[in-house]
Amino acid sequence: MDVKKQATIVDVAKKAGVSVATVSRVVNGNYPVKQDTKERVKEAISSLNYVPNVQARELNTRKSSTIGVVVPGLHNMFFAEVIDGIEDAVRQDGFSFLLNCAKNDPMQEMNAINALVARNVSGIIVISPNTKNISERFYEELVARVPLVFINGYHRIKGVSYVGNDEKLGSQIALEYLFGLGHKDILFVRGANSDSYDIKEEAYRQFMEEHGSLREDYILNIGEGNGVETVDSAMNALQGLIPRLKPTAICCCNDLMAVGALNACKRLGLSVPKDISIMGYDNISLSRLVEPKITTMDQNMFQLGSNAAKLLIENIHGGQSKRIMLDNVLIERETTGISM
Amino acid sequence: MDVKKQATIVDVAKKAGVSVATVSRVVNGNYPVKQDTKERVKEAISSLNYVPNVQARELNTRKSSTIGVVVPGLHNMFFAEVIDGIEDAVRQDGFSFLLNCAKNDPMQEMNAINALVARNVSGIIVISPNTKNISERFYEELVARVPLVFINGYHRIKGVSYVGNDEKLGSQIALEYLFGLGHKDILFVRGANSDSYDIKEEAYRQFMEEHGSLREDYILNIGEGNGVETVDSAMNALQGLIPRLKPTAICCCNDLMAVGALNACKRLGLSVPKDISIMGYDNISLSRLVEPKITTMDQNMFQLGSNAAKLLIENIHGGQSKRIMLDNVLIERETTGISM
DNA sequence: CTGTTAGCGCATTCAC
DNA sequence: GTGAATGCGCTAACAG
Repeated sequence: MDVKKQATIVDVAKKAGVSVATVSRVVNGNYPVKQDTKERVKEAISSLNYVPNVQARELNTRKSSTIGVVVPGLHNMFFAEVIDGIEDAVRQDGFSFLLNCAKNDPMQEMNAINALVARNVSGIIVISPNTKNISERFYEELVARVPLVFINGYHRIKGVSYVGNDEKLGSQIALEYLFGLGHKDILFVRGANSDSYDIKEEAYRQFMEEHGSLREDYILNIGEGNGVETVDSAMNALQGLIPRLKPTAICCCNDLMAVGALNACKRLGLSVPKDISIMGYDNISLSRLVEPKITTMDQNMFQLGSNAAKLLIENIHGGQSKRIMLDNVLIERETTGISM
Repeated sequence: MDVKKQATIVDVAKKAGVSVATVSRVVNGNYPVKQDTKERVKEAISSLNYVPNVQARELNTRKSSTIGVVVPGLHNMFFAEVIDGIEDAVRQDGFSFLLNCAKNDPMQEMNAINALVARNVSGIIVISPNTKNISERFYEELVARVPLVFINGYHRIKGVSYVGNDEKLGSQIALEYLFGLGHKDILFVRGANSDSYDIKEEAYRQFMEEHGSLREDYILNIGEGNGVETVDSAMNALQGLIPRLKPTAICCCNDLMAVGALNACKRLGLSVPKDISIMGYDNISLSRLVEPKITTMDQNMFQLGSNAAKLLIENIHGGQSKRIMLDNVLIERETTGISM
């Protein structure tokens, strides 16, 4: 674990023939230093290849410019895109971030968070599809010592900030769009174990009920919905279901499921969108890589990440906790069409 | 940037009525402590919610348990999967990692690396598709102060470790496989600006030459090859080229291009693999999400990442630098078939 | 077994 | 403008 010997501020001071305080001043540029000595110091710095030790600095300023990010994993491009957004915002403010994967395991999530606290991060962003699995107590104590931002979390803990999507509204928009196209027999595909699916199902039920088209057997739960295997499990389930139920449209809780639906249709010899329409949710890059490209609701994951980061930094600087709700917009592409 | 006040080792010592040294001992478990006092200390720790300050600890042990990872970005699932592998290995050894995206910009890459050094990371993993853009001097000086591992880098700097794939051999295997299927008119699709493509093209040329089938116009360079837009640019280029050249197979430098080829074929009304075979490279998850699933060469990106991390940790512990070459294996799926 | 003490590298008073 | 001295939280000798 040893790091090779590096020049310290003392070495620089010695070489430049000044005190460490002066070196510190030119490095931080927060106090006046005579032009002449400033240059001598700078010379010494570059000749010694001196890099200030951030740990030491942060130790005695009791500040930290690194934040922690906890995600379930990266296999799913959803999280990767969110992280991209975080990275972007974070860097603009001179912060760095430690990334931890919790593998959808509450235990590991808590461990990761504790490790982050020990590392003295000045804030933490958590993306956890099912935050209900961890006691609120844990988070309450946590937020008492370090600012916390949840992305797409569904509980309410005081002091914790949230960035999320209005998935209920988004679902309604999707459904209205499908209805406007003449679809009445709309299959609903969801996964298990994420609050997000519950919200969407509720929106679906409500909407279909209002339009007198709710049928229990049109609601399909395919289990785990966040991995690459989701595509195949959606496909398999749908391959049997579609011929039996003959829906004119399929409304999926995410794009992975939509791709599965698309593949099922291909195998069944159904033409999309001529014979059947498919609607996704999220707008992960996959949705525009398949052929035909999937119509979906854009969650703008990059925004999700960058908003969370900005919010966290605001909190770190003493800002109030708050919640940001992003609106999802419909991205009309090639998998939806008028119902025959 | 302020972090909320936390209990320090002094608070714990006071509360437990012992010295800080004793607290340190029970925390680290490296020296014997009487069972009785140990418990008193532990009680104090949990009642104060004490978490040892890693920065302080690492400052005076001159060790660091965080490493730095620099990638071009995460949009491409390739990097996401590699990072997954890194995360896994790194955590097993109790390390954490700071992630930085360099956005394919050498300037940003150097900045990111400097920030990492300042943070006192004990090692750095760099994934950079075209490391030639940064002067070797930079890396030479870098590796003199902190262990360095390159993933899929193509230069040779002494002291730097490498983990890479035998892409030359992999390409040969792919080509041989296609040849074995009876294909002689094999289009080669590559991108710009990455050493990887050069290696593969060389393998292609050599192989085709040996088999008397090399045609200059069968080599297609579609430009940027690492973003999601790659799929469309490959598709567009191929849509015009395929009818003119009438290849029986397309060998792509990565799966993104292969998906583009697949989409082009769909638009041209060509059936894959009946009319034309398509071969990818990398085995990113996308390759098995599309329909039909793409035959490809597995780079095993997870392995790439975890090997790099293990190697880095070995180096950190004083091990020699070395290079690891992973073999790529053929994953036969649904886009390749016998040539008519 | 346990307490005391001296730094780790740096920023920051307070004098000069 | 600049230097000397103090302490951030912790570990590692060194004594007892």
